[in-house]
Amino acid sequence: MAYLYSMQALIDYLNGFGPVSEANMAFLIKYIEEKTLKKGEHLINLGQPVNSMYCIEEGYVHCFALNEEGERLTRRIEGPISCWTVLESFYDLEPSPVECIALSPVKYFELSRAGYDAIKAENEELNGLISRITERLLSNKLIATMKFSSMTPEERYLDMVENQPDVVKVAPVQALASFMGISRETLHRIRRKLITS
Amino acid sequence: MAYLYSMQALIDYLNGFGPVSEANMAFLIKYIEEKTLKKGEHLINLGQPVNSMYCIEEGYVHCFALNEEGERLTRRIEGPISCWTVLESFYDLEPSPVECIALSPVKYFELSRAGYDAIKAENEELNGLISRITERLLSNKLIATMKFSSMTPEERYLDMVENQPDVVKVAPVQALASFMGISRETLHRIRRKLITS
DNA sequence: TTGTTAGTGTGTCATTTGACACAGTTTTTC
DNA sequence: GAAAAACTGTGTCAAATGACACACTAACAA
Repeated sequence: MAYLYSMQALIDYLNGFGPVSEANMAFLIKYIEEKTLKKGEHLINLGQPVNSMYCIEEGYVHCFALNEEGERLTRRIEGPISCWTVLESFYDLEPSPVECIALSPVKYFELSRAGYDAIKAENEELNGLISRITERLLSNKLIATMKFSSMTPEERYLDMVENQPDVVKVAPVQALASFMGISRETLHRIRRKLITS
Repeated sequence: MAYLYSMQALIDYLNGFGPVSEANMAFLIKYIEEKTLKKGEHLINLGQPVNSMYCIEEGYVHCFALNEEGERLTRRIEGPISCWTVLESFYDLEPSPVECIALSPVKYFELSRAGYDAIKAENEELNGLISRITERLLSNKLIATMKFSSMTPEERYLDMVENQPDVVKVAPVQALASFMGISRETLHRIRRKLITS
């Protein structure tokens, strides 16, 4: 079966989680929509429930909460290609504590909760696939987060340069610093030190 | 069906994740062993693969990695009653990067990987239960970890006093400080400040 | 274009934190 | 029960960090 080139990238990504029959993959794909955002547009609005999972195909989005002073606390900066959602909202049907804005023109895939449930209910193979994907993504994120939290700011920066060089390049300094849990001045000091040394 | 009083606590805990027939619960229970540790004994040894999930029934265990200087970096302090394992090792069949020692006499439940797989394979209801438990525990831990990492040391301490008062009481100061990502001196300063103010 | 806004680079200074030192206490071991 | 080991409380000091200030640049809208 032939798909859009872009859809093929998603299929390859999903196949990486284990074998799926062509028929099942075709069933799954039916529930996935391809959408776009212009720079600055919202993917997720603060206070609204998040009823979808997302997979960025092109471009980057910035997810952040706001503290009492209205400053942006970066939760994630997402680019190609990984599935994610706002856990607290998706699992508990709660209003989203974060908003999410396109940092650049974005193409993305969206799977609604209805689609997610339909795929899980369709048959054993698809249910297993969804479970494996969910568990794998959650555990990877958890392992990465715990590792991250045990590192110094400089180690965190070097880790990001190593593992997410594109994010380091495209993200605004303020957003990147907030994501790393430090002030933008400290991020600047780290960069200065690494350049001169 | 009647179980040991202690086993009943586990059953109640598992039932909290959704409805399970008595027959299925009985099937599940068959794979769970109840074991004990004396204070100071290892539950998990460094470098050995972790092939079980655990659920502490009584007492506390201390899980930690060692840094280059041989200092203990606390990963978790577990008490009653929640399921957990060493993710990196259990999912990827890798040697455990952490060891785990009883802080006090411990009673715990153990589910081997073979049992875990057998339960998932038995039928739809049990497979769904295991998936729900896994996803719920992973996402809760992830949400807690991300929340934790965005807090100041003092906020982290107050959060622990609020949500895990027993852990704050029983854990050695060094282990607790390491878990919070600060030095034991800083933890001491926080406590002193909170007492006097 | 021009003005406005948001974002960035960089210096100073106060605060927080970690590293170290050492005495006192508790726990373990023989 | 005595010695050893591990842990805890607390002080000093240096290093790291955040807060603030301000000039400079880039992005955007009228």
